[in-house]
Formats: sequence, structure tokens, C-alpha cells
Amino acid sequence: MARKNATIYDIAKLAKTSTATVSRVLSNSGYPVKEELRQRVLEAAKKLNYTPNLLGRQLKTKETRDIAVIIPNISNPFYPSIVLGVEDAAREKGYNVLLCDSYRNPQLEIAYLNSMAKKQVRGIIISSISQNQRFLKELVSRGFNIVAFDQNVTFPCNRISFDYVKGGFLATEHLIKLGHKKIAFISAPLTRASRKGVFEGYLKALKHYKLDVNKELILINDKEQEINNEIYEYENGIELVKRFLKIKDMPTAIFAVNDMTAIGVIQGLKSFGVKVPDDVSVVGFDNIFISEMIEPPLTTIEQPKYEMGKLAATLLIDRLQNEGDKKYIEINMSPTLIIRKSTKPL
Amino acid sequence: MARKNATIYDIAKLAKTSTATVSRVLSNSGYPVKEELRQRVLEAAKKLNYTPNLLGRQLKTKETRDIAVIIPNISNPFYPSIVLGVEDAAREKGYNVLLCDSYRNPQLEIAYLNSMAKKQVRGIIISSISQNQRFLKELVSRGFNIVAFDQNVTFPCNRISFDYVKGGFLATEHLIKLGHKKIAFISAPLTRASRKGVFEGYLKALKHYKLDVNKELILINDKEQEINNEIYEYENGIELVKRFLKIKDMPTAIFAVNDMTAIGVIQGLKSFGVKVPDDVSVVGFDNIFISEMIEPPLTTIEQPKYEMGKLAATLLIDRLQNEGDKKYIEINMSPTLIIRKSTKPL
DNA sequence: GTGAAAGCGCTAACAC
DNA sequence: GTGTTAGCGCTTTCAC
Repeated sequence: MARKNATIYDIAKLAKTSTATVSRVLSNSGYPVKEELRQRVLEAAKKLNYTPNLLGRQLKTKETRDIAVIIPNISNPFYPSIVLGVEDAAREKGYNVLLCDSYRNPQLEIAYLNSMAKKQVRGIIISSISQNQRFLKELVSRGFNIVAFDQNVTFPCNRISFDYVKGGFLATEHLIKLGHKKIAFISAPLTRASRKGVFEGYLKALKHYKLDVNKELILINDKEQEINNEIYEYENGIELVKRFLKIKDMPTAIFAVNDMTAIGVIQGLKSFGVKVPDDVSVVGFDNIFISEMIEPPLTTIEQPKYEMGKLAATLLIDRLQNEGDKKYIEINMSPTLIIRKSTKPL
Repeated sequence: MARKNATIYDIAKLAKTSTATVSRVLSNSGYPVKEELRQRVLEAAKKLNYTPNLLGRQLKTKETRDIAVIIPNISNPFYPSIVLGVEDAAREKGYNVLLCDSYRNPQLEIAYLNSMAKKQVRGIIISSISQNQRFLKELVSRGFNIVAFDQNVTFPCNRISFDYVKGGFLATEHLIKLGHKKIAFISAPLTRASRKGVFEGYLKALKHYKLDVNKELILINDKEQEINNEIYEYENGIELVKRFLKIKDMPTAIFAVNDMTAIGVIQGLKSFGVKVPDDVSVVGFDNIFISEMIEPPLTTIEQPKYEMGKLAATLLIDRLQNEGDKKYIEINMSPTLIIRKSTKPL
């Protein structure tokens, strides 16, 4: 990127020594070099404004210091914290991170995976889409260092998982303990592991507390999410509220599959003059930071996003030490209930 | 990352040809190779499950396909769209992007800059902090390919700029045209070019429409933002509302320096029973996506974030063609007023 | 302690 | 059209 970079060869010449020695001092190899010579090298490097070219080193050592993170879309408010966690952990270990937005597009995702392989990244953290399971699996079996999260992978693999079912259970249980008996579930289509898990938790809680599962209260849109529309979940919430309001003997609570949906739900409710939480309690899922900035602040399930990102990167980089190791590690993260103002006793 | 990757040498052996030929067909050099041989090479490559090692090529050609984007914090809702724009443009041109969060920390920012240089990235898109102007300037003068945005740089440099003053003017003008005469300005300290510009626009509009500049209405916190607290602006909005409410003969409108602050302002106002927009009109700045999801949806100034990111990357990569070119390019983006429900005629 | 030299995987003269 | 070969910038044996 700069003009004509100085190389260790230039430094060697200037310091009247060999490239071997220069390399030894400049790469902090710990290899013994006489202090006086070392100083000469350092000075020469400074004089020449030397910037090491990592490409040379990496080609030789076959070890880059890059990892990639592949996510659906960084402008979905769920992902920035994760990516930040990844980056922080990576930086601590001297790694850089390549950002890849897949837009949930199978071809794009595969293209990125291939591209990252060519770049010799040391590993990949990925929230993949289910269609690519076979491809991913093959990569893993070929020895690629991969950590999956935010999805269900059907094959052995390092992963950071999250207990969606328990989260769904906690949310529903909270409403039940508040005295609610008719609790609606509002969601986009259950096309993802996360949504399925949350729904399962909802059912489980109802069963556990011996409440009827009423099909009428399960409002799941069958229209699939448009690609690249971060606002879809929100609009979906608004839309399904209309169906909700048509239910005779209106439920007193709503559990939305995620915060974006819940925010839409609250907005929709308000627009029809229905008060939250006075008329209807609402709980969300994810605890994206917006949820405490809306009115009323949203009761929701915390998913430790930053920590998950950090753990994913830490796990990934730690695995590098024992490359051949066939044992895969799974770290399971737990949900917590965050009670704010959108729910209240019946 | 995989075990023992096949190299062009292996392919040459298998296809009974030379590495030169293999390279020619595999790198799509356009160099003529007989069809039959080409097929043999392709087959061999496939059979060996060949993945090119970009490090080799890049070391040879001295051209990586990487760019870096350095921003304060990806979890600040202002940046994801920008980064997405950068990535999309980069991908279209065959580039990958390295993400660097500087946390507005001068040392970290410089460390990243250095680190990226070592990695031989082709260029850097940066929202820098003012303390590092000298360092940045030197990089630029050393021939580094840099595009700055979201800041005021005091030296010649490629940049994507945004007319904050005009934005501030538009927002204030909107309020004035609605009949408001007492318009408060609420902001975090004017330590950044953007905030300064917005404030200047506010003053300019008042002057232009011959309204008094009343110091009492200018509510600027002097507490500096805590590092790494994306919620600070929001809380700042809430806090300053208290001062706002103490103003005798309360103003009928508030212009907040950005959306996060505005959302805090609205929240604060509500908590004191003040209605928006019935009692007080509020306008924000930035048009982050949350602003249309709050109640009432926020009137604000649109900053074309995605486009700015995309343009920055396009500009950066285009500049690569004429490396030596000393002419720097500045692209100025214009604000637009987005009228929603948080403002109304007096 | 130090240096000569090989070589990581690739491209690009250059020769044929 | 094809092959030989030098070399990108670096690390690392190996010999001294």
C-alpha cells in the first residue's frame, strides 16, 4: 500500500548483517542476538521506516492471524454485539477478523466460505443457513476449524449453543406466574432452529402448568421473510396484531418470538388503543438494546450476545493449538429473564 | 486451515505439465492454453481438491484483495449500515473487508492502522478520532490509500463527507416553519465535528429566520461520553430533559443532536407526562432504523449510511487504479428531512 | 552468535 | 503454446 517498502534485505544491508539475523530480532523470535547487533538492526529498521510484510511470514510459516465471521446481516441488531465479542477476543490473541454478510443466501455463504479458505484464515465462526449443512459438514470433516452458533447443526462440530427452549419456557412461565391463562404466541414462520426452540419452550411451559394449548392463540405468519429486510420482524408483529385482535375473548398476554416482533406487536397494539401492559402483557426474546428504549420497556429473555461472540472466538483460537483433535466442544449458554415494564400481573 | 493442501506443483505433476501452465489456467489469466491441456489441469485440480493459496499469489503480485474499515464501535447503531455498504461494494469488486473497532481509543486505532499496513491491505476506510490526525496525515502522505468519513480531517485526503450544518439547518427550519419559536437544542458535548456541525446548522437557521438565540435553550452536557457505552446518548437525552423542564416558559420544540439522544428525550418527556408532539415537538438526526419503531415515530434527518459506506469502498478501490495520483477526491452527501409523527404545527 | 541458502505457493519473464 | 526459472519477503535449518 505504501510505495516501495523496505524489506529485511534492505535492513541487513544497512546494518551490515544477514537477513537471518534481522528476521531474528524483528520477529521477536527469542533467538539470541548480541545486544549491539540487535540495536544496529533496530536502528536500521527505524531509519528505513520498515513495515514487516506479513504475507512473507505467513507464506513461510503457513499461519495467518485471521479468522472470519459469517453472519446473515450486520444491520440486524442481533449481530453487532456478537461480532464485537468476536473481534475483542480475536484482538486479545493477536488475530484480525474478516466480516462476511451472507444475507442468508446459500450461494453467497458458500462463496464466502471458499474465499476464506483461499485466504488461509485460521478458522471461521458462522451462523449458517440450513441449506448449507452438507457443505459445512464436509468442510468440518476436511479439518476446517469452524465454530457454529445461532443455528442447529446436525453434525459434530464446535459450537456455541443457546437454550432457546428454556428461554421460551422462562418467558411463558413468567406470564403464567403473573396469572395469565390465555397467552398468544406471535412469530414469523418457524423456519429457523431458534424460532422452533422458542415455540417449543412456549408449549412446554403451557403443558407444565397444565394450560390448554389453544391453536387459535398461535399466530404464526406463513409468509417467509424477505431477504435483507431487517424490519420484517417488526412489521410482522404489527401485522399479526390484527389477527390477534380478532380473537374472541381476547388473550391477556402475548409472547413474541423475538424483540423486533415484540416491538412491532406493542406498536400495533397501541395503534388500536390497546394498552401495554394494562390490557395486554407482552414479552419478547433476545434483549437487543432497543428493547429498553421503547415504551414500555420490554420484558424479555436475555441472550448473552457479546459473550457468545467472545466465547466463539476464544474457542476457535484455542482449538488451533490441538489441530488434529477430533473432539468437538459445545458450549451451551443459558437464557435469563429480564423483567421490565411490558408485563404485569393479571 | 485444511491438512496438507495440494499446490500447483502437485497438479502439474498429476496433469503432466508445468506449474506455469497450471497457474495460467487456474488463475484465469487469459493466457492461451490448448483446450485439451486445460481440461487435464482442471481435472487434476478437482481430483486433488485444490484450493489456491492466495498468500502465494499475493506475495508475488504484491496485491492483496483486502480493505479495512475502522470505526468506533459496530454496536453503535449508526455503523452497521455503513459497514454493510462497504462490504457490498467490496464484494462486488472482489475484495474482502477486515473489521476494526477502535472504541475511540487513539492507541487502539493506531495499532489497527499499523496492523493493517503489515497485512498489506489495499486501503483503509476510517472514521478516525481527532487526536490521531497527525498520524493519519502521515500515512496519507506516505501514499497509503485512505478514505475518511464521519469526521473532519484537516488535511488533503479522499473522503466521504456529510453536510451536518445543512442537516442541522433543515431540522431547525422544519420546526420554525411549523410555527415554533422557542426551540431547544439538546446534545452531548460538542467534541465531534458532527455535533459541532449540527449545532452550527441550528444557529444558522435561527439567525436566518430572525429568531433569538437563547442560551438558556441550549442544553449541552459537559460530561464526556464514557468509552464503549452505546447507550450514553440515550441516557444523556433523558438527563437533559430534566434541565429542559426547568426552563420557565417552556419551549415548544426540541432539536436533539442525534436519534439516540432524541429517543432518550422522548422517553424522558413521557416520564414526566409531557406529550410528544402535542406538548413538545422533537426532531432527531441520523435516521437510525429504530427511530421509526418508537412512539411516536421520530422526525429526523436522514444520513445515507449504506450509500456512504458503499461510496467509500467504491472510491477507495477505484483509487487503486491510479495509485500515484495526488488529487484527492471528496464526495459530499446531502441530508434529507424525514417527517414523521414527533413534530407538529404549534 | 551469525550467515548462507533453501523454500513456503505462486506468477511472470523469458526461452524455446 | 509450453516449460524453465527467478523471485515476491520472510523464516529456519544447517554449518561454521
